Order: sequence, then structure tokens, then C-alpha cells
Amino acid sequence: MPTSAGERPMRADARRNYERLLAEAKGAFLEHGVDVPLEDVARRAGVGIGTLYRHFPTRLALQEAVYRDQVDSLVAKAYELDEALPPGEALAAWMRSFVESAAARRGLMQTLKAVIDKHSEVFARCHDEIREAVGLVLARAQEAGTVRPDVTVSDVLRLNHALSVATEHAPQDTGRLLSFLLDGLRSQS
Amino acid sequence: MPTSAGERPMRADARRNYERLLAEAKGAFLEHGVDVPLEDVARRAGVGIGTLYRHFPTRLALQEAVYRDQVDSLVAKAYELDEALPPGEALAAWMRSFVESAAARRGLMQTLKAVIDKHSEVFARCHDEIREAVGLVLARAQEAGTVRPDVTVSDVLRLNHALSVATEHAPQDTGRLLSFLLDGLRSQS
DNA sequence: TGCGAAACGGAGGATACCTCCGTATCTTTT
DNA sequence: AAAAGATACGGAGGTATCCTCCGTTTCGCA
Repeated sequence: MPTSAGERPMRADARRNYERLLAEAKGAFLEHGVDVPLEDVARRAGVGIGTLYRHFPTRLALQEAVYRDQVDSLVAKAYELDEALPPGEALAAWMRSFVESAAARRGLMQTLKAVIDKHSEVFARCHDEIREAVGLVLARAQEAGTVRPDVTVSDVLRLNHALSVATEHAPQDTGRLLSFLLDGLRSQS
Repeated sequence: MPTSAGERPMRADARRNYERLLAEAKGAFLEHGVDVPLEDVARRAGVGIGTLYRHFPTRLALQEAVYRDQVDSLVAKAYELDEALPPGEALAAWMRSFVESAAARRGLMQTLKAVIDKHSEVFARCHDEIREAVGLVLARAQEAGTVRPDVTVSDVLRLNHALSVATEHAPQDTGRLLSFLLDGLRSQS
């Protein structure tokens, strides 16, 4: 969100730079991993390093911002699948798409974890949004009987993350492992 | 292993320094994470930075060496549980102990992953040992019918790792998530 | 158009990495 | 036991990246 929270709108140049930085950071992270020198990101965006640090005081702040886009699209996906599929199938489909999209974003899963563990404010917002979306899909799956009732939203998110990390460099195994996991979530033991 | 592979034994001072470095690295990783400055490790061990780099040319090499100890004890644990428990239960017990011990070693799970992905030689040795141990336990569980036959050793290791990373900072959820996972490995769908 | 606020940029101090080579220590030989 | 040769040590210093600080520039409002 390129406006200072609740205050007057950003100046035009500031907003422009913020957006260019975000876009270039996303590209740079994908190309060179999340440890790419921040000076490179600044150069790609055509701004000074000082400007980068003003907008994103830490590396994690920049990673969070990039990450936020992905959360948004996962949230949208959850609602979309909820409408498109029968209640018993949407959760599995969403988890599949989560894990697949994670595979394309190298290193960002570790960032996600760092963010989760840090209880950051940025994450808190994403957190609520994604919990709400996944909560909806999960509840329907449980009503439909395809997921046992004692599974929580946190469980789903955590397991998704776990699987993403594990198969980051072994995408061919992702499907099998996810299906084991889904079986586990289904069975009433 | 503080002897140069297959060649003449290390000089006494070299061996001493190697061992001190390893011990201090283990401590420093636990206290400050695996990103602790290597100069600190060298200082703690009472050697120069050059000595550290001679024994461990990269950070990963040092992490691998520390990690190796843990693999050894997990391998031992697998054989131990195989003897102590009925065949259907040893695998679950081993996975439980893996995940629990991982929780105590912050950051090292990420190292494990880096090592796995790198196909390093050091890992290759550990790899064989642990695959053999887990393979034994897994095969018995499959014979006993508590694990479906299409689960592989890689699956078990990968899932273990995933869970360890995911619950590194949420140990209270570890048990539940693992039990979901085990249910998934058991059910024939 | 002019002025104050906001943002920019990059120099530079600090930290960490890692190599290189003169010095010190150990081991073997006589 | 002493010397020679092999091996290992240590840390100075070049390089890379981080991140702050502040003089300069740009923007927006009146």
C-alpha cells in the first residue's frame, strides 16, 4: 500500500519510487534469491540506496512487501475456488495451488516463515485476510466431511508452508506428498 | 572426522584446533543462529580466522560438520527403536524423535535443506547412512501394514524436514501435525 | 512564483568475508 | 638432541555489502 498509513497521501515522486522498488525487488528476488544485494535492487529501480532504505528500512521489510502481493493472490484464489468447486474439494485445490505457486518463488518461503515468526504488523494484516479466506474454505470442507473437524486454519497454513519448503527443489514430489497429507487430514482416526 | 581422508594423520595441533572449532561452532550456532560471524567462532575457539578457513573452507562446510553429529545420533536412534518397538510403531516413534530433536536446533534445519539440495559429498555419506536406517524401519512398518507401500524413504525424510522447519517456533503444534501426517501415510486411498 | 516540507542520493564508516604469506610449530631423520 | 622439512598458524588487508547521515533537489500549496 503506497500511502503512508492513515496520513496524507505520498508525494508523487515518493509513490513512484516505492512502486518501482517493489517491482524490481520482486524481479531481483526471483532471479538472484532473497539475498541479492539491496544496492542492486536500488540500481535496477533507478534510485539511490538511501531511497530504498527510506521506504524499506530493513531487508525483511522489503521482503514482506513483496510477499504481500502473493498473499493477496492466494486469498483471491481461495474465494475463487470456493465459488467454483463443490465444498469438499475447494480446500484440496487451494492447497495444491499454494504449493505450486510457492515452488516458483524461490527462497520466499523462508521469508514467509521469518515473517510469521516475527509477528510483524505487516504480517498481522495478511494473516487476518488469509485466515479468513482459508477459514471459509476449511469450514466447508469439514461440513462436507472431507476434512476431519479438529483441523485448524493454522494447521493448514503450517502444513502448506512445510510442504513448500520441503519440495522447493523437488517439485516432482510435491503432488505425492500433498496427497499423503490430504489423506491425513481426511481420515478420522 | 578429524583425520584427513585416507591420508596420514593430522598434526596434533591441527587436530586439536579442528575439534575446538567444531565444538565452538556448535555452541555458537545454537546461541546465535547459523549466521553468526565466523570470526566470532574462531575467537571462541581461540584460533585465527585463517585456521578456521583452512579447516572449513566455506560456511556450509562448517555447518555440515556440525550437522553430521546429529545425523549420527538419528541413525543410532533408528536402529535402537527398531529393536525396542514392534515393527508397526518404530517409524512413527522415530519421526517423532526427529521432529522433537530438530526443534532444539534452531536454524540447523535450513542448513540440512541447503545440504540436501547441494548434493554435497559430506551429505552423501550421511545420506546413505540415514537412508539405510530409515529404510529398514520403513520397510518393517510397511510389512506390518501401518504405512502404505508407496511411501519412500525420501518421502519420510522430506516430510520430517518440512515439519521441523514449519514448527520450529511452534513446538506445541508439532505433535498434532505429525499425527495428521502419520495418518496420511497409513491410509490407503 | 516563491517557500517550506518532503524526498532524493550517495559518500563513507562499520562490519563481515576470505585470501595470502611470513612466522611458528610439529615430526621425522640422522 | 638437533636440524631440516613439512605442516599449520595467524591476522593484515583487499573486497563486498550494509546502513546512516545530511547537503541538495523536487514537489505541492498558496
